[in-house]
Amino acid sequence: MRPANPVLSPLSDRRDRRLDYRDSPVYSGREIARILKAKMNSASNTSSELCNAPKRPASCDLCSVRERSICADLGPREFEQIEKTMARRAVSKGRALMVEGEANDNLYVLVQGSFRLLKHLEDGRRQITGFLFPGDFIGVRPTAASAYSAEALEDSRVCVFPHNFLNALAADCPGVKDRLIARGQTEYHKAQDHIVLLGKKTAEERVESFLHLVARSAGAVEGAGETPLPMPRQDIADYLGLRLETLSRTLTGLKKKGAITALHRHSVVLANP
Amino acid sequence: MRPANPVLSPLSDRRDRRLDYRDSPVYSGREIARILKAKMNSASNTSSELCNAPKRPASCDLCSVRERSICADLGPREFEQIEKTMARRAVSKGRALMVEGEANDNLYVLVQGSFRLLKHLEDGRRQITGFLFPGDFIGVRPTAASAYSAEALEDSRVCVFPHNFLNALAADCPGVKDRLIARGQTEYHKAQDHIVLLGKKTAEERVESFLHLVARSAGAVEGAGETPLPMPRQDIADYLGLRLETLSRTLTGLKKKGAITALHRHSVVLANP
DNA sequence: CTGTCGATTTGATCTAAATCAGAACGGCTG
DNA sequence: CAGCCGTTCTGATTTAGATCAAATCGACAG
Repeated sequence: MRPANPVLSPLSDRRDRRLDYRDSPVYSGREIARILKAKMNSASNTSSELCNAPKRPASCDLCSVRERSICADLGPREFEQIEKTMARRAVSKGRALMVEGEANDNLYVLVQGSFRLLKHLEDGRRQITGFLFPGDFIGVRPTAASAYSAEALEDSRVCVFPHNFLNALAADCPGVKDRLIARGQTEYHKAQDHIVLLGKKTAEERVESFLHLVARSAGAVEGAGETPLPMPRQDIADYLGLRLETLSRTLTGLKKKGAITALHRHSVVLANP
Repeated sequence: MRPANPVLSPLSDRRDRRLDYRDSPVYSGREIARILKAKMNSASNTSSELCNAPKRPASCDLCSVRERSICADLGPREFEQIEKTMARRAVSKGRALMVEGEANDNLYVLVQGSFRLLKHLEDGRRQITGFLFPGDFIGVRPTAASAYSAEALEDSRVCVFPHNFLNALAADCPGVKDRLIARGQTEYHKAQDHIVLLGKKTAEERVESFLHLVARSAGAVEGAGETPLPMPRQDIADYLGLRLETLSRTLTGLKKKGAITALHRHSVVLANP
């Protein structure tokens, strides 16, 4: 069942992933914090530095995830502060917002798109520990060495909140911290469900649980019965603790059984959603 | 690998577990909160009601887990409040402090002993999602339906903090909430390590990881190289996603290999701790 | 000290999923 | 639209761990 001689991921794989992050302008928490600070000091400034800064939306009023975010708890005064200092950032497919072992000082709220969370074993085996969809948080706590990486599955957008800013905000608005506690618990509960899945369920049960989970998390946005699958099969397999081939076989099995109505590379239609 | 026809736990099992909790004076969060409230109102009162209330230690000064608990963040004034209203509670072996699906309004801090956290699938399969040792928290958030159960592995002692009391405290002392956030993250990270263990490790790797985890969590207290194993083998197997027989074989295998120096029912000595 | 009963270990066999190998698909480029 | 390459699917075989069965161990009552 488990590999006797675990296969190392080819070196090229690891180097590529690394480059992907190193060359990217995306992962720059400290940078963002610095720019935001400058922004806070000199209100509506348009220096060249700010031109390179992440775009700030004219208003959060239309934000699709506002009521699921920390923003939901803020009074009008705090919200004004947020609107002035908050920044949106685009993260293109494959880029990392957070890398295992590196520092992170920001809270990100996923506004659009999706991410995978993953951890590596020393020998290169990788485990996906979760998928994120709009409304989910990344980096609930500042840390000197993140326990996992967060990588975009598709071109995505996040809101950036430096933690020192959130701390200042929390003084006036205690609801912010309650929301962070609550979110932490939600993540913990999801992780526990994942543990039950990996510890006790059969391959078929795992795949069905996964599909329904995605349908609930991501499908809520979609109208029709079609559930998006932004991640490749290998990621699903690494989430479910299965081999690619087993996942594929199980998916076709479910289709034959009728539990899956339609199966495409980046979407499924479930019979009983 | 997974059971084709998952074995149902015999009805008696489930009823017994149930009774264990129903008949017990232990699980009574609301009760405790009510008594504590009365206590807060009429300072040093010795009514018959209070005689049945959990014992309050003369002082927390000697508490072995004080610096790991929420108490660590409190100023002298807040700490005085805590000392007046806080309660210790004994939980005897096998009793539940929290039951999957039931409400919980208290934060418990484990002072002495150990607990298992577990979740059930509808058909009776159970998964242990974690073990708790002195200094660990139970019930970081109040909830109407707990996601898991917490059961004592041996006669244990906890401190009880009703959440409404903690909220009041947090107004003066913001560190309390930070500590809850931090603790939530710690639990989440442990859960992620558990996910990697279940998703990617072989039986032998799982057992070794588990033993070292316990050595770090519980063994810190112990002097010698002997690591306590307060839980039965079945619980370890249910934590590791293995069958009892596989766990047993793997343990004897590790002993033959020399990774385990001595193996008893309720303790091990590791070769390289 | 002996009998009992649950917990643990050991042995023999089976199987779900892993592994190895290759074919089919789909998106993209020239 | 032909060719290429990475992704996904299918088939054949192997194996780690599950399952079934039975022997020890060890704590405790009498």
